[in-house]
Amino acid sequence: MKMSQLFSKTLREAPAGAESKGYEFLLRAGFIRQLGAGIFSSLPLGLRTVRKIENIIRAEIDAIGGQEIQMPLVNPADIWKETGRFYSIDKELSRFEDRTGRDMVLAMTHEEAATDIARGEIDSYKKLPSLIYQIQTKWRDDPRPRAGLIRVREFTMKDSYSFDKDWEGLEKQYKAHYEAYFKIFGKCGLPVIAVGSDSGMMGGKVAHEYMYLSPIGEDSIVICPDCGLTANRQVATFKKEIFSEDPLEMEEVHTPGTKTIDDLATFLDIPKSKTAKGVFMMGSYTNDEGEEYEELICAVIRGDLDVEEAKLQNAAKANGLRPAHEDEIRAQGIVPGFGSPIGTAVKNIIVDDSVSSSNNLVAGANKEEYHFINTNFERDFNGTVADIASAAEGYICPDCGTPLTMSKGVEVGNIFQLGTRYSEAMGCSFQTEQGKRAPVIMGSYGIGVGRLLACLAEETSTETGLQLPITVAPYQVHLVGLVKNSTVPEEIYEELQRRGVEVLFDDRKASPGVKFNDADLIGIPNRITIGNRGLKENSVELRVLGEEESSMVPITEIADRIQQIISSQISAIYDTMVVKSL
RNA sequence: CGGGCUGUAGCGCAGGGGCUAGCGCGCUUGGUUCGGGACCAAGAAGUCGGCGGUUCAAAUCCGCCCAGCCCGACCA
Repeated sequence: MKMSQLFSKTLREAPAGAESKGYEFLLRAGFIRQLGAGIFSSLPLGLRTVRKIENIIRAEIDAIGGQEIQMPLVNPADIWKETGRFYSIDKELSRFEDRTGRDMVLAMTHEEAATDIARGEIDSYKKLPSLIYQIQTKWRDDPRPRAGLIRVREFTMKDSYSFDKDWEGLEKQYKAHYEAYFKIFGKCGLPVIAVGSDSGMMGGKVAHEYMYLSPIGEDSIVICPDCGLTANRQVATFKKEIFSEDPLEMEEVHTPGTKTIDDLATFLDIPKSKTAKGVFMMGSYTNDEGEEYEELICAVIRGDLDVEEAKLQNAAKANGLRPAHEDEIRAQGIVPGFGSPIGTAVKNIIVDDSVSSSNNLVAGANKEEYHFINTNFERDFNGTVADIASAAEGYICPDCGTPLTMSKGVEVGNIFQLGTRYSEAMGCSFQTEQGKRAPVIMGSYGIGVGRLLACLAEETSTETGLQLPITVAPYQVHLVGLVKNSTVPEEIYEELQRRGVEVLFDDRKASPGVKFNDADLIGIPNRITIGNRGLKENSVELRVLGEEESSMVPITEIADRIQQIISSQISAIYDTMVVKSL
């Protein structure tokens, strides 16, 4: 590609609002342009990179038996009604009516569409296992897009769907993805870790997320520095100290001005772990008619811990949670600040196991300025016991007892064992060897392509610009021509192209400074500079980005040299790739 | 959805009731320069986010709306 013909231009200054380095350079180098909040166009350089990422993904998913298909972005709402997600997912799922008034949705993921295809195509165990995937646009109307390409509304995603006749089969496909994902991220040059995760709106049991650890991330990751346990904070467990003792008689005590646990503990001169706090949320639910309703949830947790909302939502089997308003709390006979489930009308009570395994805790008396001391689970109040506590820095690893550390991460991929959640809801079954019908066992596996690019830009950028790895960089060589009245640059360009090397040739009539700065900004891994100095000795300058020194190479050897370098750069990435297995 | 900020040329910004709306970069033409964002000269380019109001007069004041960014709620 000749830069004089390149569609995009580089920007000297960062557009307003480009907060992170990676995002700024993607804009300035002309990879992407913004069209609206969370909506981006890919320009030629950006699209070339995206295509390379996609092809790496294709190769690895093909290698584990995937067959590429394409499903539509617009789905009839019917299939989303079949699984109930039409009702349970909030405004993030965009709905509209077609001209005849039929409900339609813009697909934010494709479990429904994939299951619909599968129920048509898979009729026998002989067709299983099978794996389909696509690389396609998704629309999720995120309430708050931000951080450039990290959190967008329209994005490209690779999503695969596995179908099996039994759980062993699912397990196998799941493991295959687990490894394939490490290869994909490894070949792209992005360091990631796999963490145990919440299955969220996907349903299902086992799930992992692939996290790029970075301060720009919005997910909190719990890491055990000793045994290597990793988990999203949404599901991370930890060892809770247990304080059990003989139950004592419950008593009401006057506790003026103690609306918070800190105040209460100070006032009574007890540790926070001797208190139980009530956290009140409104959970949204769907009834059998598909109508939404809300119900107050009272979460009870020991005063020294905090509630993890994702865990609470799962334990309460709610579609969503929001903090309850004061009047909603009072309507159940609870007094905010002095609240607990004791003596109230609340039915939906979730009790953290820290509370059920402790005794004689101080809890709200639902009366202004009063608390009960010596409250005990089961004797004084009841509820569903679950782990709803949020892990934090320094908490104890449940596996090895080491203090945990926390890190921020960006989720670039995820894998879910769905089981029969969709196949049962949509009647996707097959005939077994015994001649019976059984629901297909499913898995779903996603990678955010644009987000992966954004993370790569973040990870590899230098002070002066991008520096994407050779495997995904838009071009392999940047040829900078500084000489006039010489056919050498054009000849080298043509020779490299003839050999299949991907070259960006700066043939513009611009000053050397402009060309070098643009080359730095775009950051193609190898740079050949043709200047008068070298030309006198029939050589050109070769610079490999990331290396200190550049070298002079005879014109006759440059094509061979560059091909060697490119292949060694690719093998260096492949060789250092860390692939983990489940 | 709550709070804050911003919308003026392609990009970054200044201007803040009155006369022809400016600056830097970028862009066009001509010339010089030619290994780290060169210089000279001449140009092109604006519904001042939109609608309405106040006024003799609005980019400027007022109201409503829209869009984008940041923080939070939210989120695969």
